[in-house]
Amino acid sequence: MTDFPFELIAKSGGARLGTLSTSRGEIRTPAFMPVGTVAAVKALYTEQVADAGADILLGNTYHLMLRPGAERIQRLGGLHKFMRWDKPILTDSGGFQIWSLKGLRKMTEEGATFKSHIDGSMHFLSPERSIEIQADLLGADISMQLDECTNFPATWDEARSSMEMSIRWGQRSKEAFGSRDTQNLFGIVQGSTFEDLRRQSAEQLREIGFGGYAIGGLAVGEGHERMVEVIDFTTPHLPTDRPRYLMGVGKPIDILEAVAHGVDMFDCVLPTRSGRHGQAWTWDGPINLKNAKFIEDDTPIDPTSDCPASRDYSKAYLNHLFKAGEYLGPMLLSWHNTAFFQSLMQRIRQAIADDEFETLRADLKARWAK
RNA sequence: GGAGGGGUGGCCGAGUGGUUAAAGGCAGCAGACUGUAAAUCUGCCCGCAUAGCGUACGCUGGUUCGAAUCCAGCCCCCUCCA
Repeated sequence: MTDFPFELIAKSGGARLGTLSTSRGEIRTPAFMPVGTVAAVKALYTEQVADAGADILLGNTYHLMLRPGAERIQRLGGLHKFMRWDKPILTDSGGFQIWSLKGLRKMTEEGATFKSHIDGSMHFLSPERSIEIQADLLGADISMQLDECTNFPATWDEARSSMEMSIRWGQRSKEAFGSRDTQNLFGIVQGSTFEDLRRQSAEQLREIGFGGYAIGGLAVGEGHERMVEVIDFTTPHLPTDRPRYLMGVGKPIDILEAVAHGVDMFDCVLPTRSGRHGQAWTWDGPINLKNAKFIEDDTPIDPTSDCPASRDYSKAYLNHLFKAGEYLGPMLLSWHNTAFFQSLMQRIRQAIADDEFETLRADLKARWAK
């Protein structure tokens, strides 16, 4: 496997500023990747996502293999062309669905058998098939190994056997992926909240050798403090010259703390999901535009933003759109939140470049504290 | 004028003697959301000093141990006939 060049430009405290170069463009890190599970970042045009500053998007193996079908996407020219996004795409392997669709799936060493949540049909996903879908059929720039997102809480024994299977699946994923010039494969560290298991997982993944190392199995109920603690004792065991990706995270405060511990990449449904539900993330923390206090609030969410949704629409109007059940409400707030998360990453990057990350961290933590 | 139907909590609408402070929906108020089975879900939603008390199913009176539910009178609304 030929790794994408990853240049570390600066450090500030534990935070890292870098650039991950792919054949479809550079990814500035720390990076936040908007989630486009079913080949769509919900409620947004790809142009809006790109204009907000996103360098890379997520797609999902499980969802796309069911609908419209991975082979179909390949026939239609691959995922980038299909969804009109020519920058990099990272696809999740389906590992998260092994966790979240517990009642609809059966696990064996060979892989996971899913009962489609759409029509009840049966589908099999092995590490090899996941790689075939991601890399060959969808054409992902970065594929993720199939893993098992360990449930929380888990006993040490449960966490160990789960983590060890993810390692074996990581090995199989690597073999299936083979050597590719313009695509890359990331491994996923598991081990729940156990330090020794996280270390073993990281070390074994390093031995297999991946283009990047994800930390999985977090933000599944352990809480912010515990999560940061796990990140703190996991990142030291990851190679410094490869990007670290904290999967599925998170809230701005989570991202800030993870960056402080040397994490380079993030993804989360929060900007779009909470946007659809009336919640806007701001420099002063989250606000709920459905609240009655905004009924006659004529101010925008953020007059200094470059994003029209943040700058040009009053809270009163957004409140009205949500109360009236208009599509425009979720669209505008998803847009604002996506832009806000990208602005957050931009501020973080700038602060690292200026070696002022700890100042930014303290400032934002103070603003977001309760 | 005659015949029939109906008046339930902000609205719609169940409910025909006790387990009914009254189903359900809407509106309202608030909360949650972290590799998306989520344009979703949860809680509150008559008042108060809230494991209790008070008030409440058009109005008044009656039957009954007990009434939104049964009876009488009255008021109002709708449909049809004149």
